[in-house]
Amino acid sequence: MSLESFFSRPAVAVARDLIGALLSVEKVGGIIVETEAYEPDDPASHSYRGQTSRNRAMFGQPGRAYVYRSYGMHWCLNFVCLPGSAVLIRALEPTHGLDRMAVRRGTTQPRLLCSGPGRLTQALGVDGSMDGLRLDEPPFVLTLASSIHPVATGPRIGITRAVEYPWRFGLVGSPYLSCRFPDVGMTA
DNA sequence: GACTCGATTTCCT
DNA sequence: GGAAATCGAGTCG
Repeated sequence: MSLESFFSRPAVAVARDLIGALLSVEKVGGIIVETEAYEPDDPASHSYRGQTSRNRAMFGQPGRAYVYRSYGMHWCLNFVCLPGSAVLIRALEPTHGLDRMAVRRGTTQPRLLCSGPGRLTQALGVDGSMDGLRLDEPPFVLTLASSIHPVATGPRIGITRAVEYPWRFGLVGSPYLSCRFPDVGMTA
């Protein structure tokens, strides 16, 4: 399956299927263990009120990066799906370039390298210059999971609207999640 | 133009 | 558990 067709689906489906995929930026990265979906008709989504200069990439081609600044200090990395929808990458299990991550993050504790959207972008060196770039070309390498993983679902983190949508997905049992999932909503 | 507030992290008490 | 740090897009006037 091409990346374009993989991402030409609703963000909720893509977010679930991304769990277990390998993501790296300039050879630094790991296994995706936590994602969140944002849809066009979703009050918590940047695309909810239509296209703007910031969220322009969300309305572009599927399979591209959408990178934006959060709280004036962090970058957040998303993968664009159907127009106006995207998947926020919230946590990785670090597998490649741990030394470079440690320098960027200022810690060697594996759990603190990529567990959280802001930590992950800092560890991988993702910034606004990568907004709109293809995920199947340098500096990105994305290898989709070859097998099905047990995935937990739950409410998204850190938002104020549509808090009830269970659009957060995580690899069951991973110690690298940004925070625990409720014990409900778990599926195989 | 000015103001508000966030898809967060860290450090302090 | 709580607040600071930090800034630009979005909103309103």
